[in-house]
Amino acid sequence: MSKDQINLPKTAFSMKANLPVREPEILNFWKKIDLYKELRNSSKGKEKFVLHDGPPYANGNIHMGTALNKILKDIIVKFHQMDGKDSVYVPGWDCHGLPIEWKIEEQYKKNKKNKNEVPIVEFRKECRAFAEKWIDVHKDQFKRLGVIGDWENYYSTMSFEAEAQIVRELGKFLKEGSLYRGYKPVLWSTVEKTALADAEVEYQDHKSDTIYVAFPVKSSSIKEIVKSNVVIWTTTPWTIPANKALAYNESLDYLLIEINDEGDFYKKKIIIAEALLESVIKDCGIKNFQKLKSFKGKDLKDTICSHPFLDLGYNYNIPMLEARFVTTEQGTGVVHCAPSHGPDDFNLCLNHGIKAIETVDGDGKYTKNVSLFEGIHIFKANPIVIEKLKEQKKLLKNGELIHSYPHSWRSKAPLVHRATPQWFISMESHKLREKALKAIDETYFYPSKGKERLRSMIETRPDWCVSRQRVWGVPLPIFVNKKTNKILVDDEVFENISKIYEKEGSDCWFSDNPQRFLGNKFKAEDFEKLSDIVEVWFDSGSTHSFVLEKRKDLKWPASMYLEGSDQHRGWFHSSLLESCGTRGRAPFESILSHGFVVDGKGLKMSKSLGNVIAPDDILKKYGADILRIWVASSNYAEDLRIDYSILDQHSESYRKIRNTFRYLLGNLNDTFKETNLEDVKIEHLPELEQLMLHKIYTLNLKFMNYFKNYDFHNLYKELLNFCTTDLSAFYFDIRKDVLYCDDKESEKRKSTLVLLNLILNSLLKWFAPILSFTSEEIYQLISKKNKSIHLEKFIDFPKNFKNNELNGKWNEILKIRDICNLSIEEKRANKEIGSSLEASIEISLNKKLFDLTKDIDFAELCITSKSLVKESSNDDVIVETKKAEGSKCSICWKIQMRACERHSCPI
RNA sequence: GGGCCGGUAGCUCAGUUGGUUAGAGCACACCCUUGAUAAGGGUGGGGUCGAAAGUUCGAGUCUUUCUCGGCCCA
Repeated sequence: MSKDQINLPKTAFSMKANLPVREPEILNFWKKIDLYKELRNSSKGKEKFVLHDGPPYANGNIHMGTALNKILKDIIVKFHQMDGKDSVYVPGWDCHGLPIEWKIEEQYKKNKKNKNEVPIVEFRKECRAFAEKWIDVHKDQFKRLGVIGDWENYYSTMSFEAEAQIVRELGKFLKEGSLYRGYKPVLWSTVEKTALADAEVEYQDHKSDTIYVAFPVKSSSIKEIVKSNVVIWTTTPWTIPANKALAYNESLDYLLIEINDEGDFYKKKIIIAEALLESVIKDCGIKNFQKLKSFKGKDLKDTICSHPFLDLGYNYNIPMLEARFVTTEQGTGVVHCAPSHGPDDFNLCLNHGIKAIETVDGDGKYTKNVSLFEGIHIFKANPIVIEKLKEQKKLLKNGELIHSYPHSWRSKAPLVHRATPQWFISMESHKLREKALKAIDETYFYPSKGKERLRSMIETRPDWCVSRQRVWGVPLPIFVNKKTNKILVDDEVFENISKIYEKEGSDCWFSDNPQRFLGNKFKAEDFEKLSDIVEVWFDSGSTHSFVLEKRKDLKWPASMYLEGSDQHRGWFHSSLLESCGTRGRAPFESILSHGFVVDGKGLKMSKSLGNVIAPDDILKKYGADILRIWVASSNYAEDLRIDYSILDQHSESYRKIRNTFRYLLGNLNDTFKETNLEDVKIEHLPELEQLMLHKIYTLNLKFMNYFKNYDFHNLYKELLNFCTTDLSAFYFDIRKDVLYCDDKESEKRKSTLVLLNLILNSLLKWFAPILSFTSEEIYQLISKKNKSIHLEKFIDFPKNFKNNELNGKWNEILKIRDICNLSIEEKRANKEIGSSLEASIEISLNKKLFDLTKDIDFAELCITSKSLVKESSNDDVIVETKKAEGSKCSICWKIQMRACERHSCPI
């Protein structure tokens, strides 16, 4: 008996995937056929789906988070493309900002170069080159993941076009009047007369003066504490003249005590936190005192104090404000707040409508805003403040403390927080908050919890500070009139600056004569030109304006923004505000946010834990399609776990899918025949084939539904289960007999081939957005068109594939089949039979089931050599398995008494 | 420290408005097959639903506390 009497599967599609080698070849193919261009050509005029890329920072190699983000984007873009849309993806990069400045400065340090001696324009050129270099690196890394996009015409926030448009956007806020000058504390060196970034700060021990100061209570809802004194402790006495508020913690307990020691505080009442009583009385040397009252911090709400220098002209209210940063670690449980001299103080006061003002100038001297102290240097002010407090009988105690304190890394001088002029976009003046909240309501969120997250942030955020005292960014296009101190707001000037930037970029702001920007209308000598740059969140928040609006191939607003959940505070947030401020609505129709990549135990990846996996490690060991399966099968609404054992599991699933394709290709001998689905004569097909059509139809319904909800992990699971349960373990297994042993002209075999073609085509398309490389590999094998699977569309299955009645019938049949399998397994365990073809089954069914299954061949379904169905009065399905009698046909391997009819049986 | 989100088999995930014995696929074990063969089939084991308390006739599902983890903020 030779094997050429049967039709064994034959295919060039190897079982071994060898993805790390094969995938780059497929990338080359896509490049060769210019897939992105083909995609655009093939979908001209179609409805657009625009997933607008959130720009990653052009710095360093990509990590798992970036890979996840890009793959998820790519999957969605491909889904919409195959769903019949023109799904355009233009990748972008965020280029300005501090991290790149630092990298260049680091290089300077290595080469013993002094940054201050390098012209700003030179420095900026190096930043630009650095960003360009990383864009190239990223580009290759992203392409390797299988991401299809307009890599040739990517966008960047440092392109001349972008820089010009950012100026125009700022101009809109300036013109509207919502962009205003305010003050905000930054770390400042009075020696170098400059602001310092966090990374330029060194912490060293420093000896500070400490003071306990009493603030008289003017009014309060707690009657007993009126006219008593709230006591604060601080290590910066010089900030007392700038005090604007006091902070308490509502969850602490407070005490009102009366001091009985002789001195300034004899018979005076003071308020401190209960937990700090001991340390305060020890520190202040209080010997005799009496506890008068204990109360909750939350009762301090609405308490108003007066300044200790009230009698020296500091005649304003000092409100007590609730703040979580107040702790019982040190001090008194009440913190003095000078919004001009501390970030906590600043934020707390801002949230309560108390704005910071310029209290100290660049040299470290008090300004005219501080009465009594104007012109005095803050580092010489402590003794004066202490003296005056004593004079006012408001000083409980003073001392000294050595503690860790910020110093300049360059001059080693101690730093201070100093309120400097900054530029803010108001949340209220032009109803920006209101507009943004409305825009959130009009946006779809995947998952839905993102909506609340973004909303609560917008509800509570303070005004947006958009200025930075750095050099690598877009310069704020602001001129201030020297005489009137007013900001120059003039459309012609803004447009002039933009036009210049469009041609040559924004470097010229720092080098060219200001007159060039002002044109003929204004005189440069009348104005001071700002040297601040725009904070980078404004850059990326404006991408919608210089990418979506400017490019003809895109649309505004975007169909979707898709980023990690941290971007609720970041890009989602800044884009929303920028767009609502300038255009009155969000630049996106929907937001999809994903969780973070964590290790197999759910811990975040870190070098110290040694649990970091780089995308490149995975690409080398498994290939991009495995990584793409990991993305598709994980629930992105939560954090996504990854480790090698998880990837191993997904590789196993991949092999199952690959072998499903291999079976299809093998039995089709790598020749695919596209069937016109409307022409399929369903009623002529065997019931099993009809059932499979129904299953394909309903699977497609689920598939489309999952896709519409971006529910990929359920979608993938559904596809995988179909391969495993419906195909491999059921349909494929049963139809092997027909495929291998039937004559090629047999109608049944032809029907099976119709189904195999259809299944191959369906699976290929269903899997293509996820398994981008493997689906292409298969497509190239069966298609002679020299095109790509990614140019194909999803199949629209005819409604008549659906057959609920048949499906109901087969659900009953499958239950009987399960019982048959149990019975066969029993005999197998007893070693009475091995292969199921050695079995002959006898099934007893009640009348209902008997009638239902009259035309069903259970031997075929259970892959036995013989089956007999009897009608029984018992409602239970009873199956008896016996050893099949007869001899084995060398062709179909069935054991029978008589020769097979369908082929020249050797029996 | 605060806000938000989450914890269901070894893994990835289902689990409707509370309602039978908590499901699927993979992995695992055993068996079969050797005509999908570094494949394929069958059967099976495996869960205190993060912990505790409460509401209820009944809790994976609702409430509270705790715990572990993640993001954001400080």
